[in-house]
Formats: sequence, structure tokens, C-alpha cells
Amino acid sequence: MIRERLTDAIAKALKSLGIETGEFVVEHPADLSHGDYSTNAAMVAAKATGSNSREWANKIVVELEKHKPDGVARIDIAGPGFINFHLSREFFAERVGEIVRVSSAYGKNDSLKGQKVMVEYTDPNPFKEFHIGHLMSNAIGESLSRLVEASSAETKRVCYQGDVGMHVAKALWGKMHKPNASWGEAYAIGAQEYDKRKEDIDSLNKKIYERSDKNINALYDEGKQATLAVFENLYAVLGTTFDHYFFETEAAPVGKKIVEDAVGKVFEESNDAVVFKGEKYGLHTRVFLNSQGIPTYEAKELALAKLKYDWFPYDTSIVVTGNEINEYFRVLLAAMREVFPELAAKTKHISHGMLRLPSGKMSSRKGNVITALSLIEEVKDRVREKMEEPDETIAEQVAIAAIKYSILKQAPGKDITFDFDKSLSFEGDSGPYLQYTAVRARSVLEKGKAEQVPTWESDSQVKGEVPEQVTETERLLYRFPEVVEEALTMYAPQQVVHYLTALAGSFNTFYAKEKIADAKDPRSPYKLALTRATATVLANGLWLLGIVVPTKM
RNA sequence: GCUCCCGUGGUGAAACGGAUAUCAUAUCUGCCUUCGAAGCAGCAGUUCCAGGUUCGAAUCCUGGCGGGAGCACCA
Repeated sequence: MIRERLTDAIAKALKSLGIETGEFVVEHPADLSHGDYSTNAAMVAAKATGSNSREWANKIVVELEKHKPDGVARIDIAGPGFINFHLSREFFAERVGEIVRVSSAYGKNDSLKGQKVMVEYTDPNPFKEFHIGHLMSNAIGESLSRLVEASSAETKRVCYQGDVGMHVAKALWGKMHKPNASWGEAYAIGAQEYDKRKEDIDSLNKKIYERSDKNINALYDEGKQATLAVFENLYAVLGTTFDHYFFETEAAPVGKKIVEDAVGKVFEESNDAVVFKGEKYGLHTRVFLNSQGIPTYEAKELALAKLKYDWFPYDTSIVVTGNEINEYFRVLLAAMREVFPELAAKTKHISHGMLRLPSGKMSSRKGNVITALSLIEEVKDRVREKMEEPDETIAEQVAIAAIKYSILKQAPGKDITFDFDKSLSFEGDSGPYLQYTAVRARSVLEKGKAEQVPTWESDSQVKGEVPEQVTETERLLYRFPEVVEEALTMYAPQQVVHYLTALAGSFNTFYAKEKIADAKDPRSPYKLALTRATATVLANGLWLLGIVVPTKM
């Protein structure tokens, strides 16, 4: 890798000047005109010695010029002492050749080879709506899963569904009082009436938990099956295939036992409930078993960590949830560090922001939720309007791309105020823009084939000329593997999004300026190879985002 | 009240402590007899406030102001 070569060369140069440090960084300058890589080594050296950074830059460059690293065409100094590296024409042409050769494997790495990683996400609750908040969790979790997978980890996608607990009791209570209501509506009714009918609903909760009433069991089973079937259809549309489902019903008894066994050690009794005193860690107290002896979310989550590990002995367990439970999770992890220290150390909590409505917080309790299904349908309608020959499959692929892009373009953890016209765009900075560019690139390749332009090969370089001018597209293409690794280590799919958007933009500029497929142009074979490399990176990158490239648009 | 998160052009966002803060959108101006106009080119416009640390701060620290979430038997 070029980056390592540069880092080694700089370290060597510093060493020969008597500076021993690994503190400097080698990065891409924000502005492409500043070169392809840049280092702050001179500033670091200046700091260590208390002297001028421009002078250090001059000395370092003299050293670097003695053994110029492969692939570097020019080194210069700018600003307060940045050393900028401009890579050579040959370097970029070789990378284009490499991308075409490696194809769908381009961008993958071995950083997690031999590791077992589990990712839990989406987590909709049976008996409640699958709303756009779950869409956020799904988009982020799926993308993280794919980043992990692309880094060669053995990856398991799992989903944890709350099929027991107060929300179920509320939904069943609502359904019993208004049988024609949908499950989402039934839940809202139960939630709104809870204050008035607390005793009723609490006792219903206990019956559900104990499965002691035949009629209630039948209604429960029916509701669970019906809502889960809806979720399955959505997973298919979203492109997620879970390897395993965990349910709260299996976690509950395990959690109860874990907590009971540790009463007096980790947990303590308080007002008939069993609690964990988080205060000693600067946190707050949370109830793990309620006064009826029923395990709460916290106890079940503790059990879940163990159930997961028993099923798949992970090295890392990533849990994607909404940020509203950040505080709970900190308490939970504090308790887990005492009960299962080795599992707590392997658990990584990623929280996503809330999808809010302009009118305020969306709440399934109040019933003012936008369901995932209605959103997808609405977006599909808008996509169809733009299509010349409507096609159901493509309309869906484009709609999902628009939705996922709007979620993944920003750092997970930040809220999105959902406004239809502002949040979902088909133009510029959007999922469809990336798809469109990929489709367009492929169509140019078709044209090249039809015109019988010969195939360019990087090793022989005999079948056509390489244009002297390096395009912006080429300066971006070779960075893709770095972007993938960075996005993984920082749990930041938005870096892939922003990279792809820049790449697509550069290609569209290239496309507008140059005729690519032209049998009479000796540079056409190379330009087609560049087009193929772009199409490949766009497709590989979109895969990481869970977005499909349509056959046409 | 306490704890945590967040304040970037009109709007939505990006930016391992790095260079002239990037991108999109909306508005405005051009470009389809040439490989797909869901596109391209151009104009204009931004780091909440006050201190501090640093060669260098949107980023780190302190204090304000503003917004959000959570704070005992819901998840």
C-alpha cells in the first residue's frame, strides 16, 4: 500500500535527521490540488526541537528525495510546513488496472480475519408498528454488518424482538377492547388507557408472562405471528437476512435467574424490587426485577448477552439501538461488567438518533408514527412519476436507495427531523444520484462494446494510450479501500456515502467533458477501463450501504 | 434539579487538532441533432457567545446561551 510506503519513508527521513517519533500523520489533503497525500511531519519535528517548521520541511524533503518512494512523482512544501506528495501517472493507471482485475473484491480487507462479529439491529417489537425509527436502525446495522463482512470477519446478523413485556400487555388489552383495531392502534389504545387501568393491564401482563390463560394465549400467538410476518416482508425489501432471532420470552427466565443468583452481590432488594445501584459508577439506579418478580428490559438484556454468546462465541458484539436508551445502556454495561466481565468487554453499543417529525417526537404510544411500509410506498410513488417506463422492482430499489442514503449520509447518533420533501431527494447528494451514475457508467461500457473498442490492460499497456492528464476520478478511485477500513474502525458508514458522492460527481464531470467510447480515439480503451473501475467501486460501495444498482433507471 | 448528547451558509449535512471549512439543496445564469439532463458548468452565501490550551481549534478545556434525550418497577 502506498500509504505505508510513504509513512516508512518519512519515518526513515526523520530518523536520519535525528528525530525518533511516530507522531506524524499521513493523510489526504482536503483539497485535491494540494496533492494526493500530505504529512505534518515537519511540524511534529519542529515541536520536538523548538525550531522552525518550514526549515524542517526543507530538510525532510531533501532526505525523501534521496530515495523517492515508488509511485511518487513530486514532493513539495506548502503553508506552515506541510509536505505534499503528488503521485505519478503510472501509479493511477496501475490502480485502474488493478480495480478492473480485482472487480467485486476491490475494497475488501483482512483487518478482521479470523474474528467472529455479531451485529444486532432493527429490533422491532411484535404487537407494535415497524416505524421509520426501525428503518434507521436497520440501515445503519445492515451497513455496519457489511463493513464487518468486507473486513473478512465471520459475521452474524441478529434481531432481538420484544415479544413479552408491558407493551404486549397494552396491545392485547387494546385488542380485547377494540377487536377491529390494528395491532399498532391496539397498542396506542392500551398505552393511553394505562394510567386509568393500571391494575387490569398489570395483571394481564403477568398472565401473558406465565401463559396461564388459554384465551389470552391464543390472542397472543395470533398477534405475534401476524406482526412478525409483516416484519419478514420488510426485511426482504430492505435487503437484510438475519441469521438468528432472539426473543424476550427466552431471555426473560434466563435474566431472572442471573439477577436472582447475584442478589446481595451485584444487585440488591429495594421496595420489593431488585435493583442495581448505578450510583457507585456515577450512574443511576435501575430496576432489574420488578416488584412482581418479572424481569425488566435490563435483566433480559443481560441474559441476551449470554444467549448470544452461547449461540455464537463472538469476539465483538455490536448492538445498534436508538440513543434514547444510552443512559440505560451505560447502567446495563456497568452491571454486565460485574456479572459477565468478559462479555461486557466485547460489547460495543452504537446508538442512532431519533427520527423526529416536524411536529415533535414520534411516539407509538400516541399513535402518531409513520410506518416503514407507508413511507416506502410514498417514496415509490414519487419514483414512479419520474420513470419513463415504470417498473416495480426498479421503483423499489430506487426508493430504498433514497431512504437509506438519507439515513446513512450523516453520522449515526444524530437525530433526523423527517420532512418528506427535504429528507428524501432524488437529485444531487442522494441515493438515486449514485445509482444513476453507476447505471450510466455501465451503459457507456455497453456502448464501448458495441463500438468494438479494444480492452485496455495495465500490464501490457499496448492497446491504447493513457491520457497525460490525471482525472479527479482516478485520484479518488484508489482511496476506496482506505475509506472502507476507516468507515469500519470508526463505525461511520457516512464516510462511504460521502466518498461515493464525490466519486460519482467527478465521474459525471469527466463524462460531460469527454467522449469515452470512441473507436477512433486511441485513448478510448483507457477511458473505458476508468469507467469500468468507477462502475465497480460505485457498485462495491453501494453494496456496503445496502443499496442495489438497478439495471436501468 | 441532576446526567448524557447536540448547536456549521436560508435549509439538510461533512470535516484522525491541520492549509483558503467541504458537499448538496433552494434561488439566480447557461448547456440536450454528440456515450442516459435523476446530469454538467457558473454566481452568491456559514463554524451560538465569552475566555483558555496549541505553531495551528468547528474539533480539546472552563463558563454562559439555545435545543434534545434520560432520570425506579415500559422497552
